[in-house]
Amino acid sequence: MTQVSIKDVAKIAGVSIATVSRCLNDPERVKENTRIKVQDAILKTGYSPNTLAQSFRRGKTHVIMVVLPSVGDPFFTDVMRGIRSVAAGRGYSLLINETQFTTMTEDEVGAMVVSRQADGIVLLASMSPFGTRVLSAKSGRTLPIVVGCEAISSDLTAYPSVHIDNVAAASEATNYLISLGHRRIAFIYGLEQSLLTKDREDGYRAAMQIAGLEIENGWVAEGKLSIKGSIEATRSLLNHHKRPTAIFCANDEMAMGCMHEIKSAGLRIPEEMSIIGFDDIRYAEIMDPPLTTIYQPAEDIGERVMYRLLYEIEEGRSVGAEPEIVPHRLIMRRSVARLAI
Amino acid sequence: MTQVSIKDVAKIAGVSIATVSRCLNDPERVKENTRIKVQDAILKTGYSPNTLAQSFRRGKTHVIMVVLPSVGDPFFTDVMRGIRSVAAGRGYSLLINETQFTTMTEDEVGAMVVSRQADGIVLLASMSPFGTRVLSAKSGRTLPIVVGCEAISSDLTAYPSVHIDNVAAASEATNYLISLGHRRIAFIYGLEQSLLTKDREDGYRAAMQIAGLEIENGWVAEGKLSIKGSIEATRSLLNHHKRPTAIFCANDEMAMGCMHEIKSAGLRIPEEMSIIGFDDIRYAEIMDPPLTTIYQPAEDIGERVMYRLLYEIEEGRSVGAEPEIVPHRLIMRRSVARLAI
DNA sequence: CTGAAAGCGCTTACAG
DNA sequence: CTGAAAGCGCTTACAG
Repeated sequence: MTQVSIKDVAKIAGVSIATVSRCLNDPERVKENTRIKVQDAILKTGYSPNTLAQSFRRGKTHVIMVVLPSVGDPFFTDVMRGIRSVAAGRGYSLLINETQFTTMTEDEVGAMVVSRQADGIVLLASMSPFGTRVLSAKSGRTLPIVVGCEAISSDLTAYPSVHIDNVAAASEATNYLISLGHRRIAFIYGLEQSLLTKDREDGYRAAMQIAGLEIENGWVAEGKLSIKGSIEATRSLLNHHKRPTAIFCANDEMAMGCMHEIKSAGLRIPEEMSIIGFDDIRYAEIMDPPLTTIYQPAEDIGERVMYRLLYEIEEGRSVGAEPEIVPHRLIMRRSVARLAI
Repeated sequence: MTQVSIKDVAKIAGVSIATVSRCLNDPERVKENTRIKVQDAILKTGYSPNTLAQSFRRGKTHVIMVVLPSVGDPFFTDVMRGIRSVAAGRGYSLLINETQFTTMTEDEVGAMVVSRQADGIVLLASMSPFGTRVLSAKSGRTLPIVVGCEAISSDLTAYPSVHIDNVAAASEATNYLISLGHRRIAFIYGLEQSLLTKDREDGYRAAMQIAGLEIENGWVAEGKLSIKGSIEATRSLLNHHKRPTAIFCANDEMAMGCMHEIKSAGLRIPEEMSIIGFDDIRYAEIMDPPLTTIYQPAEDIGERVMYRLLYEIEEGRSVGAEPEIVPHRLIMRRSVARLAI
C-alpha cells in the first residue's frame, strides 16, 4: 500500500539506486542489459519518481506562476491559451494567481518570489510603482519575471515585457472617431487603483489634445473593468449635460455593458451613439451591432512571454529588458458611425 | 547571494536547526527568550523556509489540481472563483489543467494522481467511462478526488460530487417551452466526444417524449461548445425542412452564437424564434434580448467541492460518495415567447 | 525547553 | 558501466 520508491525498484532489479536513477535520466549511460532489468522492475512495481523529491533535489519545480487580474476576462483567457500551449510543450505546469484587479504590492510579489513554488513568474497584473530591485532585495533571491500586456507601472522597466503599444493604439481609436466628425468623445477606463488601462487613457487624452478637443469634466468615467461598472459609467455619460456622441471603452467587456445600457436607454448604435472597444475578445464580432475595437494578438503575446521566460529559466541568463512590441490593429465593424451633422 | 537556509539562521541565533524549525511550526514549545533570538536572526537574514523542502519532507504540497474543460468558459470561471476563494483561505494554491473539452482517459488521470504535484484533484472535466478503481490501481497510490458539475461518466459514482440535477433542469427548460405552445423544439448539445452536456440532452429528450412530441432527424445538433460551432448548428436548424420554433442550447455560450446567427438571418427573437440557454453566465442578462436560461449556483458549487476535498485531504478519510445536489432555477427573461398560433 | 541524529527520495560527482 | 556515499533543507521522534 505504501508508495513504491526508487529503493524498491533497485532491490527488485538487483542494482543500486544510482543505476535506477540513471536509467530514468540518462539511459545512454547504462548497459542495455541492465536497463532491461530496471525497466522490468519499474513496470512490475508501477514505480514513478516522486516529483516532490525531484523538485527538491534539483531545485527546480517546473511550474510557472502566472499572476493576472482576472481569469474571467476573455482577453486574459486568450493570453493564457498561448502561455499554456508553450508551457505544456516544454513540460511546465501553471500556478494561477488572480489579483482581482487590485494592484500588487512589493511584499506580495516578494512573497511569491521567496516561496520557491515556481521557477519563474509571468506578470499580467499591474503593480504599484516600486523600485526595480525589490525582488532580489528580499532574502537575496531572484526569480525570472516576464511582464505581459500593459499591466505594469511605467518605472518598472527592468523586466522584459511583451505588449502592444497601448498608447498608440488608443490614440488610433480616438483619431478614428475624430476623423468621423466626433468632437464629444468620452472614455471609460478600468479601475481607479489599477494601472491596467492607464496607457490607453493616456493615448486617448493625447489624441484629444492634439486635435484641440476639450475633455469635459465627467467624460472620463470609471467602468471598474466589469459589466455592472460600465453600465453605471454609461448611465452617467448619458445624463451628462454635454452628452458625448461617442464612447471609447478601455476594454471590450466594458463595451458590452456600455452597449447594453445605451440600448436600454432607447438609443440606437451607431446612429445615435458610437462605441469603440479594446482587445477584440471572441464576443466582439457577435455583439449587436458587431463591435469596432482594437485587436491585440493575445495568444501570441502569451506565447512570446513564455518563450522569453523559459529562455531565462533554462539558460540562466537574462534575455534583456527591451520590451517586445507586438502589432495591434483597429478592427472596424458596425458600432461606429460618421457623426450626422 | 546564495539562498539563506535554516542553518544560517541557527548559527546566527546560536541555536540548533531543530529549534529554528520549532519557532516556525510550533512556537509555543520554545522559550520566549530563545524565540526572540531566532526571530531576530530570521529578520536579519531575510530567511524564509524552502517550501520545496517542506513539501517533500511533509509529503504535502498544499496545491490542488483543478481539471476543467476550458478556462475561458464564463461558467467555469465562476466555479473557479468559488474554488479559489476557499483554497486561498486555507492556504492552498491551484494548479490548472485544461482539457480543451476532450475526454480524459484513465491514463491521463492516473498520471496526475501519480505525479504527486498536488494533494487532491477537482475534476470538472468529463472522463470516458472507466472503472472506479483505476486511480488506486496505478502504483498503489490514491489521491482524494471530488467531482463538480455533471462532468463525469455516469458509472463513475465512487467519487463524491457536487452538481445540480442537470436532467431535471433540462426537462424543466423544455417543459417551459412546451407550456408556451412550442412543439418543434431543437437542441444544441456540446461536443460529440464529451459527456459534458449529456445529462442535459437526456432531460430534453425525456421531456419531449413525455409530452408525446417527436424529435425530427437533425433537430439535435452539435454546437461544439463554441460560438462558431453553435452558429453553424443554428444555420443547419434554420435550413431544416421542419424548422423549429424554439432552440434549447446546452449552454449560454452557444446560445450567444445561436442568437447572433438567428438575428443575422433576419429573424426576430423571441417573436420568430425562442431561445433558451443554460448556466446563466454574466453575459446572459445583457444579451439582446436578455436570455432565458437555467441558473446554476456556480460559485457555490466551487466552494462546496473544495470543502469536501479539503475535508478528505485534511481528515484523511472519505466524505462519502453521495452526490451533493444543489438547486438550479429557471430564469425567465425575454428570449422566449408564447408560440403565435 | 533544547539538541543530536535519522531520514524523507532523489541526484550526482567520485572512484573503481 | 556501476556502486557507495554525500547531500539537498527540512521535520520529528527520542533523549536529556
